[in-house]
Amino acid sequence: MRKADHQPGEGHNSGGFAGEQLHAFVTRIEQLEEEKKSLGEDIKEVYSEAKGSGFDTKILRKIIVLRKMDPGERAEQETLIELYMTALGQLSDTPLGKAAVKSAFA
Amino acid sequence: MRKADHQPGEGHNSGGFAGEQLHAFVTRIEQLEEEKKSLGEDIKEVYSEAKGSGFDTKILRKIIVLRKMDPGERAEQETLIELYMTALGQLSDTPLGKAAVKSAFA
Amino acid sequence: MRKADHQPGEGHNSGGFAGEQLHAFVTRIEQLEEEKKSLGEDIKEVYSEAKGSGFDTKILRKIIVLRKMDPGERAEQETLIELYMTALGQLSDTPLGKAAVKSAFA
Amino acid sequence: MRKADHQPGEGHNSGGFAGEQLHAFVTRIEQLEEEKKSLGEDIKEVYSEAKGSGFDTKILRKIIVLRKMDPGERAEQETLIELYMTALGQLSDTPLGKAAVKSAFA
DNA sequence: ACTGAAGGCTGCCCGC
DNA sequence: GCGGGCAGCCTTCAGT
Repeated sequence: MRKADHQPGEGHNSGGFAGEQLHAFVTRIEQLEEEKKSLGEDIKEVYSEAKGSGFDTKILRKIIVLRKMDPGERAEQETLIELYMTALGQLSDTPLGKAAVKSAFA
Repeated sequence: MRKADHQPGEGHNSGGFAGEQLHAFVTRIEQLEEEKKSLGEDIKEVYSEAKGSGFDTKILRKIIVLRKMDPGERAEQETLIELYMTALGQLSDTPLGKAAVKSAFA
Repeated sequence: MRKADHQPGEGHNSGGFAGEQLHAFVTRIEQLEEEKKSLGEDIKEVYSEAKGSGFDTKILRKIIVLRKMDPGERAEQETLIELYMTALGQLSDTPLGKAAVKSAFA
Repeated sequence: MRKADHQPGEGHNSGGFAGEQLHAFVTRIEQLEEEKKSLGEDIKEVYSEAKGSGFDTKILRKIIVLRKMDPGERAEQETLIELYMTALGQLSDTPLGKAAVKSAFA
């Protein structure tokens, strides 16, 4: 099948097959977005509930963030180290190079 | 049971109950956030698919936004844009846009 | 392997010279980035000022975007939007927008 | 002087004073954006120059990032610690509470 | 030309 | 109701 046959920019039967496809995509997206929004509301609700149980939602949010971040942060540390190594590797092969690196970072 | 006994902000000698509650809330939230994230990825996927079918995702996104917008709200925005444009002495694009569309379908 | 030539790409056994060069480049870049950032803040400030004068910054931003856009490019976008909207069976907003503008000036 | 006299939403002499103000804002913004863009190009140019001198621009970019981040990262560490303290402070007043906290983070 | 990543910007949610 | 803080989106840029 030739690609041009159903390309929106080239097909000429507007409202035809491309229209059906488009509608399907739009519908799916809107459906998914609605579900996503709904989940967002559920989350809000849980926070609200937690608040009703006496928890400070602000702290709660921080806990969520922390639990999410900690592993990533460790990875980032490693990345940083690796980056340093790589950057230094460019210049640090000789004593003079080392000095140059040192001054570059001063 | 008195509420104060296990309220984080107030009670104190309560035992691990607050911890259990907290853990439950955290778990529920994390679960919901994960689902939400997953939906976000699904949406991206649909856009990608649409792109593969020859649709312009940028336009597609605009379509979604337009359909989502309250008509009155949208009219108001456009009015303001036209107003500002007029104040700047640049007559709005709309007539040209219309003409372009018209010619596209002629 | 000879890595002793510490010039990153070609190597010239020059000593700390690469370091000096590197430092110069880094400095220039950082300087430029700082200025750039500063300009970004200035821009924000102008928007803020405009807001203080009663302008709707959201609209203002759109105005800037519109003025920046190549007219042809812009017409094309609008055409596509209309096209997609038509394919979806929803006639575009443009006529309504126009009517709204008209009444605003009547 | 009443503020309403020159509010875009209420003033009615389009093309009048509000128009002048608007034009001034737009002009300033566009000017600043242009300068900003120009700086962006300068930066690119420096990278290009560095590349011509044999430096690996990828590494160079990393160096810039690192120099920018290191201080911030320290600050972030402190923020994290502080967050933990705060979160723990909510529950850690008693031995049992400590246990609860522990399980919450497990 | 497309994909993936980084930074900037926008909209949303909160507290004041 | 407003402004600040934060998450998500969009845009830009290097790499393939």
